[in-house]
Amino acid sequence: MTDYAKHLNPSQLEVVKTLNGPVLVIAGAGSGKTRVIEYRVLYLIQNHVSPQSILLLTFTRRAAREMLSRAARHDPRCNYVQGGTFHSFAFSILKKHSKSIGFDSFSILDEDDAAQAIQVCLRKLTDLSKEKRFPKKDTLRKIVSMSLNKNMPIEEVLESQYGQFLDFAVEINKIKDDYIRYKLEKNYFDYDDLLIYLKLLLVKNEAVRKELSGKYSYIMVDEYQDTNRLQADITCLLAGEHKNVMIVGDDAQSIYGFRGASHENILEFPKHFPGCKVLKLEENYRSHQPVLDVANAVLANMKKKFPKHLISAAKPNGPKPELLFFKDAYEEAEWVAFKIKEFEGQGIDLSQQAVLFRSAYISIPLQLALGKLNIPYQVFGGLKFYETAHVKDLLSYFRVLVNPLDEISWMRILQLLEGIGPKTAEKVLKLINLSSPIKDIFKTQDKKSSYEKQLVRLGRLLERMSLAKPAISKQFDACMDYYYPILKEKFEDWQQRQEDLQALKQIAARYTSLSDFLADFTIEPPERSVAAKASFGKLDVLPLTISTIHSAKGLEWECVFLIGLIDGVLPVSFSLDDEEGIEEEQRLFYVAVTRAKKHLILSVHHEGNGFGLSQFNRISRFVDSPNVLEKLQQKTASLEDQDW
DNA sequence: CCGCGGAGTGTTTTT
DNA sequence: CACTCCGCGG
Repeated sequence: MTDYAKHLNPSQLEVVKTLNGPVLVIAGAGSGKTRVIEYRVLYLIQNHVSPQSILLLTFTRRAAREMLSRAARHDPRCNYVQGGTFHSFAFSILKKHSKSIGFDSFSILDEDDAAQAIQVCLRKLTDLSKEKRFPKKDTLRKIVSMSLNKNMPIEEVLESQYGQFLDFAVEINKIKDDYIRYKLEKNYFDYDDLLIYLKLLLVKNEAVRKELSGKYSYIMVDEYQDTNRLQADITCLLAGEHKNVMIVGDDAQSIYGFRGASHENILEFPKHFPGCKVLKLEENYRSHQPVLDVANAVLANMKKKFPKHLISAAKPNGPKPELLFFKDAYEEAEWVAFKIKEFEGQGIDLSQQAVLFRSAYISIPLQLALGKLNIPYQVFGGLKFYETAHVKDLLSYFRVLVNPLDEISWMRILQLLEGIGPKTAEKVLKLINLSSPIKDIFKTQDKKSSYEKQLVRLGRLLERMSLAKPAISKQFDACMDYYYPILKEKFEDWQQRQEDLQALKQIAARYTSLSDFLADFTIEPPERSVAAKASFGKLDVLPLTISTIHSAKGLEWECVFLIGLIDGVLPVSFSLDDEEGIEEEQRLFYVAVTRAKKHLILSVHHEGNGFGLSQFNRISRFVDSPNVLEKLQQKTASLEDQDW
């Protein structure tokens, strides 16, 4: 039996040993939350709870895996604990019970597919093309999604976030209805639907709910401040029978409001579960006190919060965090790259350093500078691998193979052909017989049409792919042969993209089921963006991390650089007209600061690297406040000071 | 009806 | 600046 008291402080120990009944843990940044979950899983198992009956829901699959693999070091049974994101959990349940919600099968739409589907609905609305300021498909998608996620009428969503579109409430409502109908017709689920249908299943189907509640008799949810209403409802439904549910969160780190997350979920949890035990973890094990002084100063400036004050458990001293000013983004980037080298020279591995920023584009000069100095790095956040056009193109061939009714994928691959645009693609789609075997799909085509030959080739490809079943890598090769000329024609940088597709093949080859591969790729996509694989060839050196603040959540490094601290970047300019929005940006800043263990370096550049006229940047309002500034050592570094 | 080129626009974070 | 959308020529 593990000696828990040796590894945990008294409040952590109490959390670990409280097994039954509802528990709410308010865990400050760096307070050993991961460790607590790790040991609680272990404790449950050592107290004869079967690992299969423990459900660990976290924000990313990476987080779940990390906790479980840590716990498994003490006891290999921990590997059998069930876990993942709400979305992946929902998918696995719905797959099993699709019949009882009225579907034989379904395909999953990612954000881009969903916007595409909205586009289809949008086109059906006449007279709109003339309207000047009607929202675009991506905006519509966001409005509709928020309305469903927060269970708010369209009008209310428009009022709170999109005032300029209030006049179109009627049309947007119609699009929302059309979109819902369209998805039903095509057996499409978008991200929201996974949660919506899971909730529906749990509400409507008593038997399934009891079965699941019986199966998962201990439930833990991490990062609860970032769950939305639906996820909170699902948690309550799952735990309703036994009430053995522990949620962990930190209201100060709620940064997903734009996705419908509400930190009020934390506050409301005790209402759903009366008698809920509330425990706090306040001691910080991560950072040296000077870093926490900055974090506390930021906390003090927040209006809405649980009162909190971070105190370093064992590291009272450390270097004072720095604030640096640069002329422009390039100087900033070069100085940071240089400083990283210097830290490395002092024995701090690259893997113990990170550069964080509000938005992905901020990192472009940095990536150039890192390249110059030959510093290997991996990128988190920003444009995803799976969102790039070439990846989506290639996957579409697989998608129609798995689900011949997948209209959105058909439209995509048809429009890749010369002379076929949206209209013709639609026409072709109407003609082909989707229920017939693949090789006959194009039999009924008009032989005289100019693109007929191309359609025959496409048909032959799909036939070859289906013959190669189930060898996914063979199918992939066939597909690649076909797509290669299109790739070359369509993209300037086709070589880079071809490498991506090779990487994609490696991922695909690990699967035995094509539909599992496709579903996983949409629900739990590979985290690393394309740039991450920037081949430095040095696999022996663990790379530096550069990441959006959002993607850095839950992680920690010895040295953290926080670049581009400009008012308008953080807080981002379009959050400024809304108090809630600014507060969320401030929490984001707090999250960023609390990632650092020892060295924290904040920086600003003055000259806008934006488009148009270069403007004079003002320092972020979150930094530019007396109580924060006094915790920072200000420097005006310039490259001339450095020894090149 | 496709596809190209020019104009205009909005610019973020993630499952 | 990068992407989307619109209008025009083929």
